Amino acid sequence: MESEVLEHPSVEEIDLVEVLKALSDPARLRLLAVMGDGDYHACRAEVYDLDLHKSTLSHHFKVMREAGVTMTRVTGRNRETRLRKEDLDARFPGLVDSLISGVTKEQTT
Amino acid sequence: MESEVLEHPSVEEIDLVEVLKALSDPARLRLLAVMGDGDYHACRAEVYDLDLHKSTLSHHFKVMREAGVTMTRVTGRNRETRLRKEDLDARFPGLVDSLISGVTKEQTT
DNA sequence: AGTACTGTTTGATGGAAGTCATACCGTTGA
DNA sequence: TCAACGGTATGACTTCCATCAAACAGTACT
Repeated sequence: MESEVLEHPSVEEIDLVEVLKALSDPARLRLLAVMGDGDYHACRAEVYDLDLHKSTLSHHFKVMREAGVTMTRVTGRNRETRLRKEDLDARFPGLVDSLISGVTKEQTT
Repeated sequence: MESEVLEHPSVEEIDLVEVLKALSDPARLRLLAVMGDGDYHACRAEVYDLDLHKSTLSHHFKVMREAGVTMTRVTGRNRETRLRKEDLDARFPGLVDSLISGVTKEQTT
């Protein structure tokens, strides 16, 4: 089973404004909360407990990926996404951790 | 000289999405960078090295204030704004520090 | 009183963004 | 081969937002 990787910005290209813009949305903040464990997750709405059209969800994943927040790999007809925690930590130390703890506190996942 | 204080959200009312939305803008991230010292700053464009119309700047300050990011007091015909660092730290520990160090790194203030 | 000053409010405008629906594409598996 | 599946791309719609300009409001100072 081959695993292909999509286009992602490099660590240096990750821009703070774009990261914040990507995360300043309830749905995408929810994605962050679930992906906080660093593992890969399927891109289905149930995984994130979101009631959104699949094209809308696809849009959100694209925004997250292009901002450098997430990494998506393609396996067959499935896609899996995980948080780029190490890269974000390298670029903005402490940011992701504080966001995750903040969002989980609010959402009481 | 009297000092009046405007309406601000309480600590509990500070919402993460609103905070991130407030900060996901280059101009307002610039405001954060300057206000990072926690002191009061006049609301003039030169202070922040921003080339924006005064009404635009006023708008940005309003967004920041209503999101709970900043505190503004009125003294005579002047306004001074400072970061609500303690409140933000209490609500989202570590967030402000990581943002400030991130933005100063990018902007090389 | 009147003028200068600081900043807000309102309105207009152009652009960006979230959502959905539909059509489409590559993969899987019967 | 072909239908089902997972997900994307495009288009439409609506709302939101950053910006400026002009008018306004309160304060300070002469």
